[in-house]
This record gives sequence, structure tokens and C-alpha cells, in this order.
Amino acid sequence: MSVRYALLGLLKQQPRYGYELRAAFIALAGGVEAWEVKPAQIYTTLNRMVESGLVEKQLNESDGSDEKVVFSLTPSGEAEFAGWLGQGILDDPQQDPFYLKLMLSLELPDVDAGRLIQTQRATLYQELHRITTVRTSLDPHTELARILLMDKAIMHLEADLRWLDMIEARLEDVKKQPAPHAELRPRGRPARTA
Amino acid sequence: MSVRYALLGLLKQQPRYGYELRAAFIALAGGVEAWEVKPAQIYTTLNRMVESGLVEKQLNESDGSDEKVVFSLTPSGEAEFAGWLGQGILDDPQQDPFYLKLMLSLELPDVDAGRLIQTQRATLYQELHRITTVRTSLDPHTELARILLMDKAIMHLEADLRWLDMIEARLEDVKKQPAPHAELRPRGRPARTA
DNA sequence: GGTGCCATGTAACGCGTTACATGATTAT
DNA sequence: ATAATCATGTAACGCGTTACATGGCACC
Repeated sequence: MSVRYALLGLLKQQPRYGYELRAAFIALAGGVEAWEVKPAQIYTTLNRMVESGLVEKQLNESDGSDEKVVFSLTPSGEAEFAGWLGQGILDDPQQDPFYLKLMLSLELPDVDAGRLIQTQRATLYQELHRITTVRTSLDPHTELARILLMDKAIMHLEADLRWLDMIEARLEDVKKQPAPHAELRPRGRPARTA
Repeated sequence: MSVRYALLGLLKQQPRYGYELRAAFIALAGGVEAWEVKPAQIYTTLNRMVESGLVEKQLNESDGSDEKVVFSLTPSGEAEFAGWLGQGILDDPQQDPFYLKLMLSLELPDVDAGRLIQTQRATLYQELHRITTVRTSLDPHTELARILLMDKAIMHLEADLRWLDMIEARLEDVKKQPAPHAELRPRGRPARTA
């Protein structure tokens, strides 16, 4: 979803051809490891935007021997970009695959929730270590932007680890107390008692 | 990506028909507001899994007058599910639309980065308030699972707000210091000095 | 007799992916 | 010479979405 708008922004800077746009996007988004974009996505996205009138295609201006296809922004595209920039963004941490796993493990008798949590914790720790290493290797003078990206990743990983601790503590609580009713089970589907 | 595996898990509990699976998934994932799934996605996903041999379709068992299409798990599907459960998960906070906006705003002369940050901060605050309200309205005895979901959202929103503070501080630093070179600009594309 | 939910789909599209294809230029 | 990178695509698929269509059943 964002690639589309980023391309509009890059075209607002200046008209460009596809391959150049791809390089510019990757540079903008923090490098190949952070946000890879395949050439196929660039060209299909650009052509879709040409069809909806956000972008124009100019075949082979100026130079004669060149096969480059130059794209430029239309007023409509500029408006679309401005609209995107003006909006705040929320991501959806509610759609959490790990939460799904956890809920399933509580319903399936042969799955150990504790082990699930341990595996997840190990994965997060490992990634935290990796990212921290990368972060400290960056030069604050020339790569400040990427440091910010890493910092965000670190803060989110730490939040996830704290969240796992919370989950474990809650599960312990439930285990100790007799529990007035079904406790960690999601509501709905009357627990097959009927 | 996760819906597919959650469906396998739900079918491991017991064979079910499509509409029932949808209800079970929504209950599992924390309710309609948290993770809506459209019927169309359920049926197409199930049929794809039938084609790849993870799931079997049984037409109209037991009852006579019923039009329900019952799906059940194959051994292959069970293995697929077990594989998914065993793996740790990382999400990609590197692919961050706000970061893209920020980088673009630093390159485009007519876009104010400070205002961008303020808009984003307001959006995050608003969502934090909304989620906190929802969270405190939940009953810890019967809806503990959803409370966990909300807690995660809150922790991430708080992390994002702290991150915005960091960004602003860095930008201030850059403004004050003469800066030995280009500072917050992503590398690549030699700043059009040539 | 509508309104709404149960239940099952199909069609078309957007985003993103992999795989494939072509041809030019540049580097070793 | 051959390998890498530049440059431009097409085809097919997976996931998810919206919109549309069909038919039953229940409630007011």
C-alpha cells in the first residue's frame, strides 16, 4: 500500500524511469535488507497508476538511443500524494499471529502453551540481539535515519518481550486460582458442554 | 497468511463447515473489531487448501436436508499446522509507512516534517485513548484474553510515541549543529550537487 | 411481508510474490 | 568470454478486499 504513495512522492521530486525509482525507493526506505522491492512490483504499480491517471508515461524524451521509459506526476497524482501525507497512520497490532497461536494452544489439549511462549521469546531475543548489533555498527553522522529505524525495531521487540512476561504471569495466576469460570478462553462457542 | 493456519488449527479441533469456521476464527482472534474475516476469504482459502491436500471436503454427512459443506483436516494439513506452531514469528517494523513519509518530507522542500510528526502524534494519542478506554471496560474474569490484546496495542502505541519524541530530538540536534555532512538524508543519490 | 442472519459461493480487482524472458552495457 | 548489473517487462499465483448472487429460516 505504501509503495504506491512513496513512488508518487519520488516522482514529485522529479520525473524518473522505473529502475531509477526502485533504487530511490530502496535508498529512501532504509536499504535492501529493510525493504526490498522487486522490479516487477515497480512496473505493475506504475502502470496501474498510469491507468488511473495519477502518473504519465513519456516515451523516450531528449536522448535518441535510449530505451528508458520516463514517468512523471499528474496534478491528480500530486493531490493523491498530498492526501496520503496529511493523514496519520495506525498499524494493526490486533491482527497478531502469535496471539492466534496462543489461543489455539489453549484450546488444543496436545499443544503446550508454555513451550510456545518460550520459542517466541527466544526468537524475539535473537532478533533483538541482531538488530542491536546492526544499530551500534552504524555511523551516527551519515546514517542517522537508519539508526532511527533500528531504534524503533528495538523498542517494539522490547515491548513484545515485556508482553510475553505479562502473558506468562496471567497464565500463572489462572493456574493458581480455581477460576470462577472459563478464564483465558475466548468467548463464543459454549465450550462443547452441551 | 495466518488465517490459513488458524483454520487448520480450528479444523484440528473438529470438522466444521465454512460459516462456523468464520465465527470460530473471529471468536478466537478477539472479536469482529479486532480481526474481521469476510466469508469470501474463508471459502476461497478452504478451497485452495483442498486443492493442495491439506483439507478434505465432505458433502452432506449425517443429516439429509442440510446444505452444509463440512471440511476436515488431512494428515498433511495436520503436519502443516504443527510446523507453523513450532516456529517463532517476527513482524517487520522496518517496513514503516510513517518512516517513508518522514524521509520524503525531508527531501521535498514544500513539506513540513514537524507538522507531519505532530499529526502522527495526535493520531497515536487518540488511538491510545480509545484502546485504553476499551481495555478498562473489559471484565478481567471473562475477557482476560482480549485484555492481553489491548495491552499489547497500548505498549506498542507508547513505544511509537516515545519514538516520535526521539525523532524530534534528533531533528533538533541536526538543526543546531552545523553538521559535518548531509545528516538525516538517506544515502545514495548524491544530493544533486553535481 | 420485510429485515436480518445463516450458508455458500463467484468475479474482479489491488498488492505483492516468484519465475521467466529479453537485450544492453560494464567489469573481470 | 562470462558474469553482473541495468532496464523493461509478462504470466501466474497467493492473500485479501468489495461487490454481487442465491436461497433458507426466524423474528417482529
